[in-house]
Amino acid sequence: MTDTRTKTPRERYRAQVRAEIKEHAWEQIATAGASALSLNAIAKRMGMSGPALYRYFAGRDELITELVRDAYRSLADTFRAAAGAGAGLAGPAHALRAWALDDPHRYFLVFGTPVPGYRAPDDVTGIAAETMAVILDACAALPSDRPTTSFGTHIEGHRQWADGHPAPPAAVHRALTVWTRLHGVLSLELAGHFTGMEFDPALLYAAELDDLLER
Amino acid sequence: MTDTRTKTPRERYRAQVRAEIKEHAWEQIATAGASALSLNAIAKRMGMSGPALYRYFAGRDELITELVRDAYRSLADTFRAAAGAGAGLAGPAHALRAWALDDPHRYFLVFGTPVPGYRAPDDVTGIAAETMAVILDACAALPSDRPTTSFGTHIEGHRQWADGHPAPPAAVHRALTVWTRLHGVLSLELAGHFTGMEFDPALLYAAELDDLLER
DNA sequence: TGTACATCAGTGAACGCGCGTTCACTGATGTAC
DNA sequence: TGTACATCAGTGAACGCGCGTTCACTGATGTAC
Repeated sequence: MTDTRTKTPRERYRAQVRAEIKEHAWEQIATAGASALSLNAIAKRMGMSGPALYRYFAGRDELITELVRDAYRSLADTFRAAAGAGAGLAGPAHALRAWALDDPHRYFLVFGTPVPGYRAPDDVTGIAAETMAVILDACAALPSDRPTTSFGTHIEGHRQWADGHPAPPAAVHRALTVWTRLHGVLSLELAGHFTGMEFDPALLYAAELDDLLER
Repeated sequence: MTDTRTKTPRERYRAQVRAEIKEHAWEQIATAGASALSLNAIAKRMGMSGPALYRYFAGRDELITELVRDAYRSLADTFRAAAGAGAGLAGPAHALRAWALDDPHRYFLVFGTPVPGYRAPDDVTGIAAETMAVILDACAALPSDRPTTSFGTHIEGHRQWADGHPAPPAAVHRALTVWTRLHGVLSLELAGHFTGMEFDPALLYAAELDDLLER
């Protein structure tokens, strides 16, 4: 958190109202999804007029970008904290599920259907890389005597994006697999595709994690 | 396909215009996503007035429902055909990827972020069950000497949704895993989360499939 | 401490837009005798 | 084969709505001397 004591009262007030706007935006997203996000509706709920919000955000797009950034930031922080707790890969994995269940719409804002025409700014992809780095670290730390897979040899020649990480190809492959498998369970669960089936999605998630930890 | 010769010319015309409306709807979805689907815009592109569409659909919701139904139907047919070709689980798996890449927005309409407030009609969930049945069949046909997993024992008591299928618990578990893992790779790929990484998503998909077929 | 000025949050009116949907209607197509 | 009628596709006007965004403005808060 930035030091608020170095800010003038006006700056502090600005930051506070900005935060309040974002909170209302999240509430609205949680209710009606990201595509229904409306500046006027937020303003009305805050007891302000619509144009007032333009003092705080250049427009709707900037607000959404800010929300996406915050979501990624929140995930990266959660990941880092979970990894620091020392439970290996299981830590971030369980943290991911908790983070997703805590606010499904936030999860979908990041990992769901892409908004047509919207491109995330560059710094956001940087934060995304942070989360990947946490998984990579955890995978590199796992003991592994599996032979390098055929995808592993492919990734060896296409891993500039993971440069700076000393992870061997098998670990890079495993990191990608962690990501896709956990996301696969989570996104289908959150989208309601398991409703009507009586099993517990948490156990399916746990089973996938076990399989990933095996060996 | 239904026999068009039993229809009157008027009925044939109706069916044709309905189909044309849907085609334009798909084009619009492919361009701007499902949330941007607009009856007026479709009508304009067809050279008709907006209200004319109400001769063919009760409203926007009915049109979307129809599109969702068609998408599921198309997937189920694709699956069944692929399964009939006799390549085992690999058939439907590759068919799924081809189907998804063929029209990513159709894939997201079915498996993407749920539209808030929208609930698919019952017959659609029935078609979804058809696709699951294809996977179940393929998994049951796989030779398996794996011990029943702990999730397998859990699913044994929660598999009413898969009743009518003689698949053993391990096969049911595997079927769910097939679904979540393939979806995990596909949805991240289609949402653009692999852009910037240079590896070939097709190979990652193939690696996941290999892992599922192993044993 | 008091005064003059600059900064800035917030308002209300307005613009132009596209949306879904209804309604009364015209005109063409099909049907029955 | 011709005429009277019913069906139905499609139109244009209208309703009410909410959206993002701009603009000129008021009034309060902070700053400089």
